[in-house]
Amino acid sequence: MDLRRLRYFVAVAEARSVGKAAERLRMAQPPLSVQIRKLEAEVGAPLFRRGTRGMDLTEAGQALLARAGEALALAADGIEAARAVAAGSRGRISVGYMFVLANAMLPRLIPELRRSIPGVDLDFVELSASTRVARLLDRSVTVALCMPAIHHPEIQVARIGAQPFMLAMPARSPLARLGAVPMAKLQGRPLIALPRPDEDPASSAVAALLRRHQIVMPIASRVETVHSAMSLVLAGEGLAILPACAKLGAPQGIVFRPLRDATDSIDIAVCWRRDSQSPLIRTFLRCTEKVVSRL
Amino acid sequence: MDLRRLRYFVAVAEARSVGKAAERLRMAQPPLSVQIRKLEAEVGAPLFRRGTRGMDLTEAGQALLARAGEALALAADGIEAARAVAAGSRGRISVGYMFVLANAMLPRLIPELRRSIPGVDLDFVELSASTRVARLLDRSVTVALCMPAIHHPEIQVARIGAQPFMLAMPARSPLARLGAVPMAKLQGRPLIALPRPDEDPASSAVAALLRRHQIVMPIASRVETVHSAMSLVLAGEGLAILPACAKLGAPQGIVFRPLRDATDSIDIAVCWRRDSQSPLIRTFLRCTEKVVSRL
DNA sequence: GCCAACCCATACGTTTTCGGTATGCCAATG
DNA sequence: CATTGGCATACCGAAAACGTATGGGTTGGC
Repeated sequence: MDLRRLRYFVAVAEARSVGKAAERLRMAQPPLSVQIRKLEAEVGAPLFRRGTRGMDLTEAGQALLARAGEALALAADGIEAARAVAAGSRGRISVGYMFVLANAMLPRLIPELRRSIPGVDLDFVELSASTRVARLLDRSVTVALCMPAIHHPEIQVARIGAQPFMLAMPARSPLARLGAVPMAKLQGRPLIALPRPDEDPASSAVAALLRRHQIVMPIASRVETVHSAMSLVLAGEGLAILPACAKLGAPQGIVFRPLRDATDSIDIAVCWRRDSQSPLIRTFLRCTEKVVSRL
Repeated sequence: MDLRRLRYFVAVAEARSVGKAAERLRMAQPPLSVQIRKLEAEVGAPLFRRGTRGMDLTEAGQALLARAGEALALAADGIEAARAVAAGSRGRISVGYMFVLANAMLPRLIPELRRSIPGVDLDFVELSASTRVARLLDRSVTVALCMPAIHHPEIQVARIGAQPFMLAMPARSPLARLGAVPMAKLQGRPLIALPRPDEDPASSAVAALLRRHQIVMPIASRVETVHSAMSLVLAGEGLAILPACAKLGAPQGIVFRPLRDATDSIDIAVCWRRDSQSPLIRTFLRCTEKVVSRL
């Protein structure tokens, strides 16, 4: 059963004539006649009544025509859909993001994406620091919004911005009276830290900052997420050194202050599989850059 | 865009491997590989990611796969539907009937048909004597239940039974006291006649009956339908000579009596276009014969 | 009533396309 | 480093499709 035969069949049925259909199909009449007879042989029954003034569908032919038209349309639509997906005007993009960035970026990024790629399904999933590489590699997310960037041979990175570190503390803390906190004031104070540097690069950036200023902060707790860190800060367990954008998700009672003398910052990056050829990634990148530039 | 290519594509996508798919398709691996690449060239984008451990659909490939499967199923279903219609296990049969026969036959015929051809849509249309030939010729009805039969070179007839003529009269008529009415008693009485013999053969059968017995009945009215004839009989306008089965549709107050000495009868027939090759006609014929035999 | 026109079917040669076999290339594996 | 597994390429024979030429049946006009 060949799609060409079905196309010919539909043409003949619509033209009610082999000759007319052949003309419209830009082919000679005899081969078309042959193809129709072959289709009838395949079905095992006549599909047309041959009259002296053309051809007319039999009941069996009418039954076939209904389905054949749909099948042709579906096949054509399938090809078209594949082209559209390849061109980036349709499809799905699954965006992984880290929780810290959610409040700062998503409210602006989502409408921007919907405007740029209206035919594309968007899918947002929160990523933990420990699984984001795996989620990219197994393609369960197309791109990841990371802070800091991922380093992996299979993963490509585009830096789209940076965030300075700030000090998070309870509002009632004496340090909160200062406009900016000198690094020296941190000496000896308890620190709420993120996971070990070998698991989370953000942590090692903080460690490097402290080391360079020769500050030692005893680690009061290690927590998984920025969220948890802020809860412990609020409880008075210690201070946290976090990217500035974490402020947007902070609960009441937490204040953020810049660190004087500390120019360190942490990169915001878009990461994706090197072999992912989705054209949507480029568009996604443009959108994130636009959003970050107005942060 | 060829249906074979889509079938190959689906096979490869499901097997996630050209080699495995080729095995299942009972063909060699290289030509299958070629067909896949041709499909990709047609789409203009890769449909698979080639890994060292097989093939994996790209997003564009996934978009195509969804439609391709449906298109294949629809095409196969179309062929199957055409076969079923040709075999008479599916389809539609449009049955024309004359009103006189409706009460006598349809209540038994319809359930019989539904049992015999459960997958077939039934469609019943009442035919007037004047249009039934045209309705058969333009195929707006597949078969017609006629009384009497149609004579036309394009139309085939199967006689399935006959109905004796009976006399219809008001219940209060003196003739109603007789068990059977001798023909002689009709002499000179007013007759409610059906359309002129050149338009309705039933009428000419009645005329022949009267002529043979040398009875003259003045025509009180000519009416189009048996229904109307009985109304006028009830109103006392005259008598009517009708097929026995008309009794079943008669209103209260009309009685039917056999005509003594009159062995005339009128045929009940199934009629259809000679070139109509629907296998349902044969089944329909069997059902009507069964019903008529128990009339 | 014959001839022309119309339309579908058949025949045959040519061309395109498809499938099979042999083989190459690449990566992963031991 | 050799072997294995898997896809891609090259080439050849076979099958299918297309075009041209032609036949046959019916309609409609002169």
